[in-house]
Amino acid sequence: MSEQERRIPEATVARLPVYLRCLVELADERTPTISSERLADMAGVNAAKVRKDLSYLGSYGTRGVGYDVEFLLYQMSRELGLTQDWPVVVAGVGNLGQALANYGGFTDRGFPVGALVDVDPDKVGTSIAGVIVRHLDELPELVASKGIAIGIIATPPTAAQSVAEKMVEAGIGSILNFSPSVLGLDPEVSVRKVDLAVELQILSFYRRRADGPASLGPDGPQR
Amino acid sequence: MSEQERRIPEATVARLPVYLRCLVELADERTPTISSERLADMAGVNAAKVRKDLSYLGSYGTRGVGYDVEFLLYQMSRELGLTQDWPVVVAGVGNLGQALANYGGFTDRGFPVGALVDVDPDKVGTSIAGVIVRHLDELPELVASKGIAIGIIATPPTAAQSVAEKMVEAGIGSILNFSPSVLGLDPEVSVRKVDLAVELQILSFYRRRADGPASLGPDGPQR
DNA sequence: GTGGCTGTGTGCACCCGTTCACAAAGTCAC
DNA sequence: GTGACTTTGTGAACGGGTGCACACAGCCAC
Ligand SMILES: NC(=O)c1ccc[n+]([C@@H]2O[C@H](COP(=O)([O-])OP(=O)(O)OC[C@H]3O[C@@H](n4cnc5c(N)ncnc54)[C@H](O)[C@@H]3O)[C@@H](O)[C@H]2O)c1
Ligand SMILES: NC(=O)c1ccc[n+]([C@@H]2O[C@H](COP(=O)([O-])OP(=O)(O)OC[C@H]3O[C@@H](n4cnc5c(N)ncnc54)[C@H](O)[C@@H]3O)[C@@H](O)[C@H]2O)c1
Repeated sequence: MSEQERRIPEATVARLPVYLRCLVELADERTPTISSERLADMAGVNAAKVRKDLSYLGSYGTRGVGYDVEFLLYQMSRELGLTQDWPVVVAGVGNLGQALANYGGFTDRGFPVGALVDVDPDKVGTSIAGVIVRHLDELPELVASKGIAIGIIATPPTAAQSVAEKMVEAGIGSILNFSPSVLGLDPEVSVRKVDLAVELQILSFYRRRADGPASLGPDGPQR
Repeated sequence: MSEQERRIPEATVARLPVYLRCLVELADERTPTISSERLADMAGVNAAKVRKDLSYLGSYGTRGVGYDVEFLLYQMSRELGLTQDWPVVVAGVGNLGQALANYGGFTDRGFPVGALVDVDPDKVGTSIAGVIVRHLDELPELVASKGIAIGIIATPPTAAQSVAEKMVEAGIGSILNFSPSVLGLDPEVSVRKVDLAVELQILSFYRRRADGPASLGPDGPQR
C-alpha cells in the first residue's frame, strides 16, 4: 500500500469519525499510543477492521507498539477535511432546528452555525444562540458571505425538496436531511438523511421478532 | 419462496420503513396499485431491489399490475410490528430531548412519548407537551406502568452508558442513542445510534475530496 | 379462447466489506 | 547484537447485498 492515491471505501469513511472521537478522548487523557485492539474495543468494532481502515490513511502504525495518538489524530482530521471549519446553514427553526442551533457540539467540531433561515415571518428576525434568523430567500447571499458549505434541512417534509433545490442553487454541495422525505437532486450533491421514525421502526421490527439479532446501526455493528 | 419462516436481511429491514412511508403517501392520494418501478423511484432505490425486498414479505404482487397499496401497507405494518403502539421514554430533556418530546410525528407513527426523565431538579416536575418530567430513578415504575418498550437517550455523552444500563435494568430492550458515545450492553438489547457529528464529518470528507461519489446514507443510496 | 402486453419473482454473477491468519517489522531487555 | 515478544499490515477466503436479465403469471381486448 504505497503512497499512491488510495480510494477509501464508503464503509471505512463512515467509521473514521467514530475512531476520531475515540482518539480525541485518548488525547485528552494524554494516552501516547493505542493498539488496534484497544481502539477496536472503544469503537465497538473488530480489531482487524480497525487496522485495515487505518491502513487506508497510510502506514502510520508501529509494529509491536501501536499507533501514535496525536499523529493519527492529525492524519485523520486531515483526511476528513477537519483542518478547516465548515459553516452550516440550518433551514427551518422549529423544534428540531432550534435544538440544532443551540447545540454547541457542532461548533466545537468545526461545523459552526453560519446562518439560520425560515419562512415564518414570526421567526425571521429573531435571534437564536446569537444568530439572527433570516428569510430563506436570502440564502444565496448568506452562503456566499459566510462561506457556507453544508445545508441542514429541518423543515416540514413538504418543504424539503424545494428547500434542498434552493440550497443547491445557492452553491451548497452537501446536505443533511432530517425530514422524512426522499430528495431528488443532482448526483453531484452529497446527501445524507437522518430519519428518526425509520430508526424507531427498525427497532420495532426486531422487538416484534422476539429479540432477533441485535440490530445494526447506520454503519455497521454498534455497541 | 413458500410460506416458510423467511429471514429478512438486515439491509431489507432498514428499507422497509422507507417503502412504508411511500405507501402511506400513495394511500392518502387513493392510488390503488403501485409498480415496483414507481415505488423504487419514490424510495430512491433500484426496482429489482424493491421487488426482492417485498418478496420477503410474501408474493403479494400481481404480475402485469403491481402491488395493491392498501394490502401491502397492511402486510408491511404487520411485519414491522406497527399494528400496535410502542411507547417510548426520552431520557434527558435538554435541547434535543425537548424537541423530540414536542414532535408530533412519533405519536402519529405509533411511538407515543410515554415518559420523560431527567436528573436536573429544575426540570423534574415540569411538563413538556403534556407529559410531566420524572426523575431517572423512577424509570422502572414508569416502564412497567406505561408499557414502555423503547428508550431514547438524549443525555450528555458522559451519562449515556449509565442511563442505558438503567433502561435495560428497567426492562427496556430497544434503545435509540443520540449521544455520541459507544454503548456496551448485553447483545440481546437492540441499539441504534444517531450521531449527527458523524454525519457532518462524512459530508466533510466527500466535500474535501472535491466532490467524490455522492455519499450513501445510513442504509444504502439516498436521493 | 387466443394473443399481446405488462410487470413480478428469482437465478445468477458480481462486488464490496468483513474476518481470519500470519509473515514481517519493530521494540525492549540484557 | 541477539532473542523474545508484541502488534501491524495485508493476502485470501468468505458472506451478504446488489442488480441484471429473463421466464412466466396474470390481465385485457377482441
Ligand atoms: N422535532 C423532532 O424531534 C423531529 C424528529 C424527527 C423528525 N423531525 C423532522 O424534522 C423536521 C422539522 O421538525 P420540527 O419538529 O422542527 O418541525 P416544526 O414545525 O417545529 O418546524 C419547522 C420549521 O420549518 C419552517 N419552515 C416551513 N417551511 C419552510 C421553508 N420552505 N423554508 C424554511 N423553513 C420553513 C417553519 O416555519 C418552522 O419553523 C420535520 O420534517 C420533521 O419531520 C423532527
Ligand atoms: N441538541 C442537538 O441538536 C444535538 C445534536 C447532536 C447530538 N446531540 C447529543 O444529544 C445529547 C443531548 O444534547 P442536548 O443538546 O439536548 O444537551 P442538553 O445539555 O441540552 O441536555 C441534556 C439533558 O440531559 C439531562 N441529563 C444529564 N444527565 C442525565 C442523566 N444521568 N439522566 C437523565 N438525564 C440527564 C440534563 O439535565 C439535560 O436536561 C448530547 O449527547 C448531545 O451530544 C444533541
